[in-house]
This record gives sequence, structure tokens and C-alpha cells, in this order.
Amino acid sequence: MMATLFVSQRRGEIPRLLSAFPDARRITPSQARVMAAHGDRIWLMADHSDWPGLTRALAEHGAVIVVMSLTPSETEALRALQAGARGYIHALSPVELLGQVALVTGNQGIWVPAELLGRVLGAAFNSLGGRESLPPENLSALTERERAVALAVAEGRSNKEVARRLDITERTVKAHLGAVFRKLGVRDRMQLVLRLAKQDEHIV
Amino acid sequence: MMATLFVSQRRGEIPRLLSAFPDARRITPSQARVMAAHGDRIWLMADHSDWPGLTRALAEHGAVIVVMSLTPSETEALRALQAGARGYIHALSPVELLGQVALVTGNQGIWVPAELLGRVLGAAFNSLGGRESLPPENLSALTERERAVALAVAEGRSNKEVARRLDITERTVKAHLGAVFRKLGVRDRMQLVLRLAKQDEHIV
DNA sequence: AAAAACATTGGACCGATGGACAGGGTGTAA
DNA sequence: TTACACCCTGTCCATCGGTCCAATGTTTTT
Repeated sequence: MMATLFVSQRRGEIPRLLSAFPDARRITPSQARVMAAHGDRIWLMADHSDWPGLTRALAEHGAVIVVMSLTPSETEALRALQAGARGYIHALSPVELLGQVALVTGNQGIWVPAELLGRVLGAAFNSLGGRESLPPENLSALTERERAVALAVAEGRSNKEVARRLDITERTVKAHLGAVFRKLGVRDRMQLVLRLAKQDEHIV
Repeated sequence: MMATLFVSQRRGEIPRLLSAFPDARRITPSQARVMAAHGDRIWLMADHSDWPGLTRALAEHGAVIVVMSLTPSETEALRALQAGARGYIHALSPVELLGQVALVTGNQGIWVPAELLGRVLGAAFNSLGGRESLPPENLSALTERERAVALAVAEGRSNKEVARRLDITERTVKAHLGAVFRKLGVRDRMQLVLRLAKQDEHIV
């Protein structure tokens, strides 16, 4: 598992990917829809009409997706990221850059070309008007893992999602979560969220 | 060179950083301004007024900056990134996550908590002319019963409890709740709670 | 060295949850 | 009257959540 796949309709550009990732395979968009697996590293060419839809579908399966375009733009970058892609780069980027992008995106990071990033952030900034959120708190009684699980759950993540994020089984998430409930004296995740949200207001 | 520095006014939370980066040192914001070096990995607590200015100054010196906050928000995240930070995280994040963030940001990657990323991208997308996306709803779109159910659920009540309170069957609660999910564009009660908790001016 | 705490996973159980599919009853607007 | 929105209920079913029964290996404390 954790295959490296290159999704493209046309046949070109494989040698570049292969030199960076020797065990990569090329597949078509339609093939990708059925063989997407959790943890796969997918390099998806934005060369067909429904690449955002495909990106979204694959992202929901837990694949790490980098969209490649021959004509990068900030709107296309946003479309890619919003569809769940973790990276967006020029299709003809040098091999060493591809490796760096793989490293970044493979570790929950976002990769966007620096020149696009500025514009994207500027656009985002103009259309946001401020609000608070998340919990600090009495998490000091918890262990490292328990705290990690508690914070993720407090963000609304499901057990499955938390398991993916921490790279452990769902069973282990349940174990930690049970300990969290016991230590904080709450019954379920719902009460946990409310507890953390409440304590949030007093501290700031 | 390439020192790992922890910038904070207060003295706390160093052990966490140290366990992730044994050779890290803690310095004050004023100290940071003079000893910033190109390539330094700086973890900057957003616990003093001018952290954006400091971030900007250090970024211009070529430092890799991750802003840490006890109360993360999308606006603060944007402020951090616009100031030149490459990462923005919860200050109480688990050690392994810190390592991941260091890896990502040290390789030209961007690191933002996934839940903030979604909102940031949504905002950016709208302001760039991309049509449609996330519902900015409040509870006014709901019917009387739907709103009653939504508010009860937002207090942490189970479907059974809500049913008792409103004197209807649990099945009906589910029906209303399903309508609430659909209208507000959330997938489950957990997301509903978080949504209402963030903008609870409408509640009462 | 022994004891305790921690992280991880397995299996099993069962209630809670949410969607799909299908209705009835009421009122009001076209 | 017809249409429509709202409110209420039912069954079925797949999944999620939380707890109970474990077990193994590591780290820390005593």
C-alpha cells in the first residue's frame, strides 16, 4: 500500500515522475476512481474537465493528492486545495522540488508555490472578519497521546479521522478517548466538546 | 547556524518543545529581534501584542517561523501566514505533531490545522470569484421545530433526551435533525455543535 | 528489581446515530 | 382544489461510539 500514482489522460510526463519516484505507476482518471487507497500518494494532472471532482473523491478516500498544472493560477490552486489536494505545483517542476513536495504533503503539510501563496492569502484576508475558537484547558492531567486525541475530537473529528491523523488504529483512539472521559469526568465526546468550549471563554 | 528558538514572554511550555527539539533555546521577543539568523527555526508564541510585527521582521531575515497559539482561529492563522510564518498550530499540540510541522515548514511547506484550512480556503475562494461553496447560515433558515431540536442537540442532549423534552418520538427528532444537517451543510451533530458554538450570538 | 504508568491493539457487545424509503395529518398560499 | 411546507411517525440498515473483556511491549517510578 501507499502506492505512488500518476493520474493523467495523456501519456506524457511519466519519465519525470519516474526519476523522482521509481515505483510510480501511471493510471487514467477512471482507473483512479476505483483503485484509490488510503495513504496513496497521487500526482494528478489537471488536464481533464473533472479533475476537481476526482480530487475530491480520492481525498475522501484518504489519499494524499498533489495537483499538477501546466498553467498554474491562483484560482486553479484554490480549486485544487478546496477539493482536498494538499499540494499544487507546476507540472514541469524540477525533480528535486517534486521530492520536497512529496515530503511536505506526505506529512500533512500544504505546498503551494510561493508566488501564488501571497495572492491566495491576500484574497482570504479580505473576506474574513474575525472570530475566536478552540480550547486551552485542564488538559494537563492527560498524557501526551490522550491530549492529542482529545484535541482532535474537540475539533469535531471522528474516531476514524483521529486514527488516520495520529497513524494508529481506531481501537487505540477509543482506548485513549476512554481514558480522557474518565479523567475529565465526562460521558461522551459531546460533553467533552462543550467542556472545552466553555473553559475557552474564561481564559482567552 | 539553523538554531531552533522558542520565542515567548512567559516561561511555560518549554519542556514540550525541548522534548521535540533537544537543542532548542527559549528567548524573549526582544532578544529574538537582534539574534534572528537566516535559516533559524523559530517557534513563536502569539502571546504578546506585536507578534505579527516580530514575525514579519524575522521572516525577512530568512527564518522559518511557526506561530503557536493557545486559541487558534482562522483570522489569527491568516495574520500569521501573511506576516511570513510558514506554520500555525495549537500551542498544546503533541510532540510528534511538532516534529511533523518542523519537517513540513523546513521544506518550504505550509502547515495549517486542517479545520482552519477549510475555512480559509472557502473565504479565499469566494473572494476570487469562484462561485458557491460553504453555507454561511444561521438558524433563521430552520423551522421552529428544527431550531428547537438543533439547540437542544447543541447543549449536548441525545436524540432520546430531545425527544422527551419536546414530547415527540426519537424518530421525529432524527427527521428534524436530518433537515438541520442538510440545511446547515453539516454532516453530524458534532459539527453542528461546533458551528453553533462559534457564532452563538443567534442562540437564546 | 519490582511496580506502576503508558501506548498499542484485538475481539465482542450494544446503544446511539443518521440515511433511505414511506407514509399520514395540518395548515396556508396559489 | 391543488400544491406546498411543516410536523409527526414507522421500518430497515449501515455505521459510529463507548465499554468490557483482554494482551504485549516500553518507559518511568518506586
